[in-house]
Amino acid sequence: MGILERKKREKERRRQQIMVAAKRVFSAKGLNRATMEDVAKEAELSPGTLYLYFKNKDELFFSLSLRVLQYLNIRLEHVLSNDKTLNPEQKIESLRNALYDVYEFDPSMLINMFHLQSSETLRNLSPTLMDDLTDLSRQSLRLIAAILEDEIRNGIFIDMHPIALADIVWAIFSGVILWEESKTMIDGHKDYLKQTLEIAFEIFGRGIKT
Amino acid sequence: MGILERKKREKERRRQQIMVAAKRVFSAKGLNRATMEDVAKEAELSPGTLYLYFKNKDELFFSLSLRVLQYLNIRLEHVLSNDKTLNPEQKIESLRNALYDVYEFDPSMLINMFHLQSSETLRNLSPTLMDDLTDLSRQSLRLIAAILEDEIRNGIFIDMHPIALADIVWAIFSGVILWEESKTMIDGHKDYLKQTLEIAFEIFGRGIKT
Amino acid sequence: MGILERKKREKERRRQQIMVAAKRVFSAKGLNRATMEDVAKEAELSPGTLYLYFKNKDELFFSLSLRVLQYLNIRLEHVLSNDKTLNPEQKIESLRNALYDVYEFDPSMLINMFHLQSSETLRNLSPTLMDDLTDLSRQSLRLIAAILEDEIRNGIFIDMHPIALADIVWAIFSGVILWEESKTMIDGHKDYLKQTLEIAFEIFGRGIKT
Amino acid sequence: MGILERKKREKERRRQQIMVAAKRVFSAKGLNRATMEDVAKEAELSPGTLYLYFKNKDELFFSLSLRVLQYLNIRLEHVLSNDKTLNPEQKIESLRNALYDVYEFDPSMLINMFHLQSSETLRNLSPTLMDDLTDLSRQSLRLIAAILEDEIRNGIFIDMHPIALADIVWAIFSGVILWEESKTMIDGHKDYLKQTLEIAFEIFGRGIKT
DNA sequence: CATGAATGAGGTTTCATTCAT
DNA sequence: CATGAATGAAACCTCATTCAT
Repeated sequence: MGILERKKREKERRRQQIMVAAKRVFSAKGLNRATMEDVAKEAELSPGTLYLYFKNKDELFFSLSLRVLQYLNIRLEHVLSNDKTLNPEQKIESLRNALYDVYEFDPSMLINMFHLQSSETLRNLSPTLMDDLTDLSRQSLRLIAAILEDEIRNGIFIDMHPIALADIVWAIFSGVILWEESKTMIDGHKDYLKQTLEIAFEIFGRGIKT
Repeated sequence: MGILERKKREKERRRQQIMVAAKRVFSAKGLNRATMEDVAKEAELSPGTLYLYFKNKDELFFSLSLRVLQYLNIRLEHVLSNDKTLNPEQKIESLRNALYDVYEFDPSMLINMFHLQSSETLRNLSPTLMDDLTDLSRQSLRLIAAILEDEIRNGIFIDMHPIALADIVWAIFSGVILWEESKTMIDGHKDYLKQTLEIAFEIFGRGIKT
Repeated sequence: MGILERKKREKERRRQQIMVAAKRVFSAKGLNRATMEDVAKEAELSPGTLYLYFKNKDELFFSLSLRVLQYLNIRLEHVLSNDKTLNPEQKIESLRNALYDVYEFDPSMLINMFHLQSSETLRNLSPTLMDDLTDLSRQSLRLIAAILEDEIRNGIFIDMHPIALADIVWAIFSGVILWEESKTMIDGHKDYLKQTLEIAFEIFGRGIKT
Repeated sequence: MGILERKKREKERRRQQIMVAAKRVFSAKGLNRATMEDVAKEAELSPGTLYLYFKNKDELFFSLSLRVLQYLNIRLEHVLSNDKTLNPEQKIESLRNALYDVYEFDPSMLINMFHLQSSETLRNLSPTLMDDLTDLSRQSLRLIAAILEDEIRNGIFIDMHPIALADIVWAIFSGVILWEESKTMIDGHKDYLKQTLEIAFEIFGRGIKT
């Protein structure tokens, strides 16, 4: 019935409300210093309620990473679908814009994704979430590879396996972002990312055979 | 006389002993999950002893980052001093090797340095340590810039301010490393960094005008 | 409505429950030897709960002093309101009874109030509590002074500023109590305070001109 | 031999050196906040050395109280020996001066003596020190009583057992001091003790029959 | 479903005391 | 005798999580 449907949607809406609050709090304080009560207050809910929607703190935290990855993949799919009509330079341009949007979507979460390090942290995650994270990560690599596949095959790029090239793109992207963030913390001035990112892709673009 | 000297050296040795243990523990568990007792056990010391050498947990942690930055700068200085005799390709090669050594020196700390994010964390640090971190970070950028300066001036590289170029080098470097690490966590297999790093520099090398 | 009101009252009741337990524990062991766990056990609560109602140990401790001062002031106000109808001897009598009741209300806290010494201790207190303590202390002096004011003005007492006289009364009072307590500790027998206090006031009463 | 004698004197001198340092530190920080290392630093000795002269922290602390009591008794004995030649008013005056000197000798220790409260604290003291404290306390009472004995016997004072009267004197004295101290802490201005003390004795003096 | 008071395990940190040198 | 590095027990306090309402 529509009634079950509505309940499900209501529940999803509440999940989103919590995640929006969590994003703000985690961005401001980091995973450790932020408490569940902080998140609850930001969401104008009680601590107990958070646990109706997320198994535990880690699960809430990594659900945010999931969201970023989902957004990343949506944007990459969009690039891919417009792909056929573009020349190599336009593809690079298109890819850069997509990645830049992802950064804007949630700058801090991209950094926080690297907290995913220790396997001990992951013991708290439900297998479902764990699998989702793994799948989405792989998919994003595959999508970048697919975008660049034709150029590789046609020898327009330097000779390289598509997945390896996708790694490089992602590495430059995340590297730029992370370096940017860390500098920000030290120097106190932000937001020349765009310029830096463009230079990075300028370099990357040099990989194109002429 | 020698007696004061020896004491100082003894004290420094103990500091190193603790840092070695801390490095192992923090690498394995991350800043949060690792406890001071873990570190103490690893160092075969009592918890209280740690506090004779480090003001608190954060100070111990970031002293490790300091070490990495110090090593980075030593390696970069070395590259710079050999600089004059090398051609552009050799400089890039030399720079890559230096950065690669730094990564091998302490892979996890490079990642953990990005925890430097939230200013709340930094309130626990002594001004001395804080200043050292800031200074060393800046110095590393200046060194990379100096290494590349001649090439820029001579128009061998694409036209770019040395510091901006140094940013890019560092971004690629840290990005590759970080991405590598996060993948590791997900896929469970490590250590093809070398190859990835080489490809990154391959791309970077394309910035050289022919 | 009543629901908010009841919650507030419930919360206040819990605060009182904790303070009653704390009073017992602090009286028996003193501020230092008593641990928060002792207090928690006495209150049949968990340690964490104490911190929902009191910011830290010092704040809990001095909240007890606050209570004594509040009671002191209530009793003094009562003396003052009955004041007009009494002759000088009756006022002294009335004052003595009031102070004696305060002592019985919480003998140990009167002693512990003198721990208020070091300004280092006070750094842990919230400004609110700090201000309350200061205000109540001043008010108690002012009340005693008000009680004796008429007699001073009419030259029945020796010539002295009311506040200075109030100081003396309070000094005798606390002196008797403190001396009593310290002897108790040494000799192991208590409770001849009443007699001693009466003698003190006997002496004090001699200040009355005939 | 003189050699043993000299060693003993040397040892006593070192004890004094530690106590002087301890007095300063305990006065500034109170028994709890002051650490043995603080005392050691003030005495320009190492922590370990303190334990060669004092069994533990409590023993060091209460040795200071002992010193005050010893000084008190010396002064009281002096008053007593000059006693015969004085009239009642002069005795009061003499007593006041003695007590005032004791306060000046070590104001903070008089307050800290009231920490002697909890019997748990005393478990750490050696029986020797414990006995000394008890004896000296009693002796000081007996001395005050002796000073006033003649007047009592001759009916010059109000009719009262000498020891009870001594209690009162001591109570007023310590009360004035303690009250003074606590006000000091709150208001931040000290040193009108002398005036207050004089007024207290003025009142006390009224106990004298004319 | 939502609450939020209560829990209590566990973390960081302190510091009196010891003991090898 | 003197040292002072090391100890480790124990304190304070936090906060993820639960559960009765």
